[in-house]
Amino acid sequence: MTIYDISEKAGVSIATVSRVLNGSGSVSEKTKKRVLDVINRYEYTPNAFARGLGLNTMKTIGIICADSSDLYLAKAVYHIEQQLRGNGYDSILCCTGYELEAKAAAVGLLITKKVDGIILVGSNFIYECEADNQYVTDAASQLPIMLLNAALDAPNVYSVISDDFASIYEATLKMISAGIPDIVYFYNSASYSGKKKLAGYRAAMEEKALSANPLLLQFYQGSHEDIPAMTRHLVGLHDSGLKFHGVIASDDTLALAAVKYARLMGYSVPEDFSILGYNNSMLVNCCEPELTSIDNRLETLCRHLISTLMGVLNGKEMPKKTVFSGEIIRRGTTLF
Amino acid sequence: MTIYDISEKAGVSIATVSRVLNGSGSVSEKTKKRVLDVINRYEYTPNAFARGLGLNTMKTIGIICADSSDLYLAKAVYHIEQQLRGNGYDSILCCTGYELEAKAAAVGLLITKKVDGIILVGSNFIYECEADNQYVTDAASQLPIMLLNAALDAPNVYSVISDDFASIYEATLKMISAGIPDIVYFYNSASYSGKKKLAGYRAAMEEKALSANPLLLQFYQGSHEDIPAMTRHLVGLHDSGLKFHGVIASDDTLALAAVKYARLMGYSVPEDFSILGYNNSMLVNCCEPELTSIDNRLETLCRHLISTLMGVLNGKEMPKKTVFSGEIIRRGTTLF
DNA sequence: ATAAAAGATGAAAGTGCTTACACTTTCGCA
DNA sequence: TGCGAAAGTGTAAGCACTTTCATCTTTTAT
Repeated sequence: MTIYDISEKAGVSIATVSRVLNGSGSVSEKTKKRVLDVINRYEYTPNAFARGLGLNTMKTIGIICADSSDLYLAKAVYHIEQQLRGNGYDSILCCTGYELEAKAAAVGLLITKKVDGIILVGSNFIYECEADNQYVTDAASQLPIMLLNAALDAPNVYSVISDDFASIYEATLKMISAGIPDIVYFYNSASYSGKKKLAGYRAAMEEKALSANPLLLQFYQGSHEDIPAMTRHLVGLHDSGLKFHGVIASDDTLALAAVKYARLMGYSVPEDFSILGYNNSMLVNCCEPELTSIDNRLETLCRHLISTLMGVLNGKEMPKKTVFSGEIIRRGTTLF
Repeated sequence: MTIYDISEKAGVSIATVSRVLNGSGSVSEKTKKRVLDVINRYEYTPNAFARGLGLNTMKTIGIICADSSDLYLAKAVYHIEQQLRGNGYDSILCCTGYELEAKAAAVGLLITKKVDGIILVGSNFIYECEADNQYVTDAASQLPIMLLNAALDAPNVYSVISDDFASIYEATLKMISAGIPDIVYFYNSASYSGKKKLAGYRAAMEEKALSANPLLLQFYQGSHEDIPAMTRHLVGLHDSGLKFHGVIASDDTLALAAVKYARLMGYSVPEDFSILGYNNSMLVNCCEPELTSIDNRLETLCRHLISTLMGVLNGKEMPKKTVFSGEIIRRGTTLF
């Protein structure tokens, strides 16, 4: 069943059928109804490929993320997908792992597939080295590139990010004010957001003339399988003489390890040991006491990201970079 | 840059270019190299829409799931996406929520988009009422439908499922043998897999002449936000006189609530209180002691699902239904 | 050496839609 | 009552590929 069949049965030209299909041009009510009747009777739907050929778009956006089964990334993908669908777009998902080359390859693949735009879901190991951003810049010459939780100043690339620096900075100050001694920052990677978090922690500690102590967990690569190993890591540090009573974690998984650690050490939380998570994920409910965590308002970020993208696709001028501040969701592991 | 440009620059016809592009027909080594050189020099990639029009496929599979941010579904989506990519297919993701109508609508949308097949990721509230399966059967007349963790006997629909009945049946028997009294089954929905789990529990209890006690958590709808509420629910039951020392949970989230409950009640786990989770998700590491859980080998299921789909797409005869057995991963919340 | 089979190539006809352009009809207003 | 504008409709030219079929060139077998 093609547009020709419909036009024939309705006694009009294919142009007219196309017009009623797209609501373009002008068609009299009478013929519109006649065509619509035929379309409904035969349950005709236009061929998406042909339409794509003609319009040079299939209303599809590519989403690239390292691992859609990661707690945080999964949420991001979910919200993005919802927003896109609400705007009449579909999404092609590409899970690339954390290798930069794989991301670049995925971008190429999506361009070949003729998507209308690409969303890179960040907060990973990407965007560290300026040179490596080349593939993003290149791609941006063909279609708009949206960066979630990553930033890059280049034509046709738009960033929306959470203000991780400010969130951690504020939180650290609060923990210091609460009188917790020896606050450490427990993190796993020097990702874009990881760097900003670290900087926030450092700034707060320095402001109060305290020595910063960032604890880097080397082996942990964004996967969350290994809370026991993380806990052992902390215990190991403890055994080698490092003592601390406050943990600012770069994500909830690490914070959970800290909770376990505190229990093992016999500290009482939050009285003599405070723990702050990040992401406000479902993990906050998975420990005793429940985890205080920073919510970076992912849904808001995604909503903004998509509305920006829609604007760009409609040829509007849009802000190149938007920053949203997070908030501390207080639960049982902190005094603030 | 089109195929015409390439053909011109290479001094051949477009048919020949098309042949080297697709490896179809036969082309002499010499001209093949010449064409390839031109293609590389100009970084030409064929237009996906035109190709789609000609081939009537764009090598894309639709994935429908209720909520890609759900722990289990996210993993499923991830594995499916990986497998598809490995086979040269892309995936369009549709998150529909748990409403049946939304699923049906998504199926229609994907068909309109001309995907080559649709994967319905199940274990939800779907497939309960025979009548409601109509949309699946209808869709199957147009393209192959793959069901993960759901089953339906109809032409052109293929199911791969985990043997939830057997897993729970075996586990319940083991818990009974371990001497745990008053074993309850803690679950949240009468989904396809939920029903089979319940049946497995019932069968084991009856076999040992024990009275089954399924605890249905009404408000919980597949979201995992509310572990505290689940815990309160158990405490409420306790306060109204219900005592038990073994929990078979229909997923890890519920099991986690049971762990919290056991701690609140002062039971020592696993000596006088046993808890068995389901899915072997990351949550197993999030409690003390760590959770024994049933692994239903999701990756294997997905792998098999995709290889079946690939077979179907290549016109091969494929098994309509495959069942995989799960296994108990023993950790700290059970004696077995 | 030669017929037949196999291999290489191109012309042209799809594939199903959009849309610019031209044409006809209708309408409002002078 | 006529005329210009606006509305309605059709023709035909894309859009960028695949593929059949016919033609020509090699190879192979006899």
